[in-house]
Amino acid sequence: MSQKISNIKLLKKHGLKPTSQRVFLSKILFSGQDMHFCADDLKKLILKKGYKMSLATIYNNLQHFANAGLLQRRKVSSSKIFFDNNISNHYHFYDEEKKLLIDIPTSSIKFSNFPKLPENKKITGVDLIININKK
Amino acid sequence: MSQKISNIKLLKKHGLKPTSQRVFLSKILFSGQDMHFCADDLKKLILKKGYKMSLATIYNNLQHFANAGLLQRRKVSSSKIFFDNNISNHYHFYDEEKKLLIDIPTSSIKFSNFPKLPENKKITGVDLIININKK
DNA sequence: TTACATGCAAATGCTTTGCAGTACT
DNA sequence: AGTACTGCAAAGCATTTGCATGTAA
Repeated sequence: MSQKISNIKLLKKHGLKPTSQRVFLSKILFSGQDMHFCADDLKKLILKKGYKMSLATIYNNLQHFANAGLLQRRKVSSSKIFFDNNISNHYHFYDEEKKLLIDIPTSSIKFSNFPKLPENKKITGVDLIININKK
Repeated sequence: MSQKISNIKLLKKHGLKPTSQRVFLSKILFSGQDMHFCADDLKKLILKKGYKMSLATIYNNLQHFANAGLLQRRKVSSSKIFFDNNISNHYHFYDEEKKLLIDIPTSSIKFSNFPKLPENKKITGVDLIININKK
């Protein structure tokens, strides 16, 4: 089965119409290795691959992918939203100097005494960011 | 010693010229109880107290206070920056529905296996946000 | 006096939206 | 055919900046 067909299946499975732009994005995002990126990074990567896509389409599709559970949003600085194609539970260093996220393996962090939630609330996500900078 | 004088001292101690706006902000921020707020919340609070201050001045001074270590910036998955006048080490729930931060006592969270840092880096802060929403 | 702070408006940067044209099922 | 997606430009929102005026030491 070709990569392209499996990406189309992936999109359909998540209720997303497999347009050519989405299939192209899928190839970048869901076939390779873990990556952290913002919309602009992705735009540059797309251009480098000789493709072009409107920024609005990139933003719209990143939101669709994230809502479908194919990407995670990561909030680090005030301005940009980072996306993460590793959707498993894990945490991050944020390198303030280079402005990039670095994965921390889940096994490297353990919580004890996890706090009691307020009434009638459920956890929708746990963001742990360890901010680092040069010594 | 009046509250006002001690606020002036506090500002001077942190290298901030005690202008009337800063003294007024200090009275709100450093004399009361713990609060989480964004620039706009603060603007509304100031108006409610019968004072007026330009948004730019509010933003500029929040940055000055944060840089001086008098406030902490908290990043959550909204477009706004939240500030926290509790600068001690502690973590937060973020109520996505009400869009507000709730303190978690430090004692309620413990890390084990804290991860090894990359070479030549130091920790500048640890942000742990547990996002919650209604069941 | 001299450097810094304020206030306004304009600029910025990231993200979203409206809408006409286009493509998928 | 009909619904949904794309692309562009314009709008939106939080935040920052430039600059003339005002204020503290």
